[in-house]
Amino acid sequence: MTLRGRKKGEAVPQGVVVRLPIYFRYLTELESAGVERIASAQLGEALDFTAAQIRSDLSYFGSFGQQGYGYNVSELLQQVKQILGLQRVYSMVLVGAGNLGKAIGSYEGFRKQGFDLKAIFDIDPHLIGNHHAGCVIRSLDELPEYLKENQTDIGIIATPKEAGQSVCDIFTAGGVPSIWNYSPTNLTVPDEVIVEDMHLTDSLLRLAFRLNERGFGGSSE
Amino acid sequence: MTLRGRKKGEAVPQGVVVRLPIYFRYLTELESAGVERIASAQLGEALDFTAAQIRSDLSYFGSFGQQGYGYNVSELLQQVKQILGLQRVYSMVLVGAGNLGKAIGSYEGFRKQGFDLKAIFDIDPHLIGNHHAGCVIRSLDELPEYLKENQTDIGIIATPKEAGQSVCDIFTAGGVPSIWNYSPTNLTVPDEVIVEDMHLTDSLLRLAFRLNERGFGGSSE
DNA sequence: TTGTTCTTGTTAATTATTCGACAAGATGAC
DNA sequence: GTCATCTTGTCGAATAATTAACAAGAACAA
Repeated sequence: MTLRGRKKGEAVPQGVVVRLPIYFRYLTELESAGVERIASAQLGEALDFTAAQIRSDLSYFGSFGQQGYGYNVSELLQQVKQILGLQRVYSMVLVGAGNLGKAIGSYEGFRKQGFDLKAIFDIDPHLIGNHHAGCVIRSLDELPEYLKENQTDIGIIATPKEAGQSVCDIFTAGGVPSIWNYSPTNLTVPDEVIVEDMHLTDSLLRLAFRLNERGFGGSSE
Repeated sequence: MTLRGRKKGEAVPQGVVVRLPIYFRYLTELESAGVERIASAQLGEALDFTAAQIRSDLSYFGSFGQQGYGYNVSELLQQVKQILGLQRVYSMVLVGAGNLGKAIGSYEGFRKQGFDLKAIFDIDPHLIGNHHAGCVIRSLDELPEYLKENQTDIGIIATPKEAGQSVCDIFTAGGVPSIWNYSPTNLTVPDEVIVEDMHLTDSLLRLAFRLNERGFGGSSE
């Protein structure tokens, strides 16, 4: 898994990490559409980035193109998958079987990329025992024991904000290396644990801000 | 709605837009907890930013603190609300009443901030007529007509990727100034339309990338 | 072949963002 | 009232990210 290219060893800028999944998504579409080759200029046009940025981003990981030709779509897609770590399978555990938790659990988008939801936990006695997304919903009390017995790559938190930190603590105590957090709170974790936040409300507030920034009228309260 | 402060007129950096909702969320927690004052150093400690960054961010919009004292929590929260545009009420329309759409529709987090879900549309005849989140689910065919009669601030797209662009087109044709997009596709919109993407899979791929970047072992396929 | 057109990967310049430092001014103890 | 302590808002330095430009080399047409 050594990374090639001139920038070997350098840290990958945040922006590159954000753009990689976008490249992945678009390349997947291109491949499905039967497109064989693409140049950075075309990619940039489609995704609204500069061609230089795309070439620069990819150069962190290697040289995947060819002068005078561009990139072979399938080959580049393969490389991007490799870069993102999609040659692996990831085991996931979900805590919180409310509306949001259920939606995440039954989302098809990542299951086919090798992200396997292995178990669901909740604290609500009414939900425990129900089936969802091919899993039985278990009591949160059983989570520490479960984590001892089952290697887990990603812990998903889809609880109200009050429970977010305590669930997170159970995950980190159980050795789960990464957290996908939908609970609207800032989690405190040991340095080595990776947290990826999905704060729905934050996203909506950014939208509201930009709406107002552009002098949008809107309805007054 | 004139913005004060030394940087008046300058564009607000992307990072500031990302951090504002985080400030909002934390200040709300502080106020609920009865905390009266806070210094940028403490805020930075709690949110893992530098104190200078927080002061710099706020300075884009005005001077809200006091030397030797810090910030009054309630007052600063009020200002941040104003900056984000939360003195307004926003009308929203949701397209897509699948698992994810339902979860978004019934999410309490933004309803209380003045984001009002007014109507839900779907294309599936089995769903049309059902009630959800206080709305009847209507046929997507009725959306253009609805938008003519009802001023709408935010269009929410929670459809599969195939339908994303066409729903987006209906929104923009209907004069909706902003889109909150959950469909896993890159939308093409006129310049003046604001798009805020929430791509669940992209987020998960960023997590996978960082997991691999740190030389995480994981399960091989 | 040969020459023209393309397009990459990389460098250097530009632009943007973050951060440390500090003067100015408020607070609060005595 | 006086002084030591805090803490802001801002400036300039340092760091980071983006972009334009171009040499090198492949593709393709004639």
